[in-house]
Amino acid sequence: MTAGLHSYEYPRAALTVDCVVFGLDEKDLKVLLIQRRLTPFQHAWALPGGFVRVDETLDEAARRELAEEAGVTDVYLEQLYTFGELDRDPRERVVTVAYYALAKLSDHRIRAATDALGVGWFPLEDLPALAFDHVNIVKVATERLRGKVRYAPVGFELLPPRFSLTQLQRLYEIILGTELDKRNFRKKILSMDLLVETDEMERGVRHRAARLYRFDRRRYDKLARSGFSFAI
Amino acid sequence: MTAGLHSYEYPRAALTVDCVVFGLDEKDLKVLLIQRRLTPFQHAWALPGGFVRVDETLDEAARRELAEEAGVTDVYLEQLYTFGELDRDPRERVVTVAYYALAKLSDHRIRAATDALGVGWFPLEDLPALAFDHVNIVKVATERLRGKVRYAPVGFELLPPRFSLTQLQRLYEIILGTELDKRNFRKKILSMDLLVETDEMERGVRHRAARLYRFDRRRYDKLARSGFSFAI
DNA sequence: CCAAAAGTGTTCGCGGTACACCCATGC
DNA sequence: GCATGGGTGTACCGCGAACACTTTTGG
Repeated sequence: MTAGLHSYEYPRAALTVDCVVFGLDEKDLKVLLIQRRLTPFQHAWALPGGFVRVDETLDEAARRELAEEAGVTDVYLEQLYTFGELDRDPRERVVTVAYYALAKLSDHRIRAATDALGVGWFPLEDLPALAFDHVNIVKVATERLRGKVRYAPVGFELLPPRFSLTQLQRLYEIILGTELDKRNFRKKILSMDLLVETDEMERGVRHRAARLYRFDRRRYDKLARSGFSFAI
Repeated sequence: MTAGLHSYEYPRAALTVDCVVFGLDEKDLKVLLIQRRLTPFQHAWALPGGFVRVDETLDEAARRELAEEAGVTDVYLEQLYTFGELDRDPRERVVTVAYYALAKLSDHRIRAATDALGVGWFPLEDLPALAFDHVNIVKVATERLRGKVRYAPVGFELLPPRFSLTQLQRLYEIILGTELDKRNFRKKILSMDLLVETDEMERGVRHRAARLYRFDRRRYDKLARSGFSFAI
């Protein structure tokens, strides 16, 4: 390490952010990884992330790294947990503030941006070896997502703006790892009065086309303020 | 700031921990505060906390500060959120990892330790002006506690090891800010099979003495592993 | 004996769950 | 016309909510 220009009375940990970006396709939940070009863990897959600059907030750092390293913008982003084990980084003491994000794989900009070499989507159940303590971060993020999706309307962040009820049901089945009853699911979700029927239909399927719905955030906000709480 | 011995290539934020310690008495939920002896915010009340040393984990730093500044040990402690706004500290960039803790006010060691001048318990609803962004941290901690207490058996951390059902009910009423029905509450909590009746009775009250119960953590762990989930 | 809180059961309604068939469409 | 998933209703059961009186104890 080179002697630098910035000196402090006591030694300081380096501060980074790392992001677990989830995406959903027809079959499973995926996580966005980047391939490291530098040591340590050169060529290993890792979560997108990097050092927090002294003039940006943590959220800003997370969004900046997502954009710079993976071309991901406009996603749902939430702070997850801060990991401060002593030996998480072999070089020196590094504390990382982890975030998780929900991206719409249907968003063509994201698809395009993450088609780069060294950026990839991996099924959660079949991840490559990860650098640092990133497996652990992914594990914590997954638990959080599973909890959150049941009690808050965040699942929609993984779907296109207009989606069928079957897509939504599959989302819950994939994330929660359980099967749900079609009739009961539809009854419940529609009775919450958060979805509005559009006049669009699914296209390009070789069976009866499903009606598409959209999530009405204004309605949700209003209901939430008057004590309603979302639950699947 | 003196020029120090520790130099880095890029400027680094300072890293601190801050703890919101909750305690419960007969009437309300209290928060432990300490009075600052140094600038900035000299003499103002603040959350116990301080700088994270480069050779200790975040949890260790939180427990060390609790012990050093407030004499608080052996409490339930959980990481809350990391606050990284640019101007939270007027001196320089400081990122703080906030924790919340649940202390038994019935624990005489804690009572004794926090009887010191410059350490005090304040009702959550009537806090003095706080240093830095500590009001905000307390607000986030309170929301978390309210959420957590409903879905996890953490309320017991605020009560003495043996407690009456009425004490437990009051705990929920105070934290959640709602009234609960006595018969329904008792039915529900006892049906979970997490409390065991002791042969002790409440003492020194001028009415019929209540039976004391204790929380059986082993039983809870066993149930939790087989899919049971606590809920009030 | 009086004040104060402990302790105890039942009824009702809603919401969750289980369950099977016809319909529309593309090929 | 057939394969594929879309879309729909009902009956039952269990749990949460509402609700009032008797018992015990100390002073």
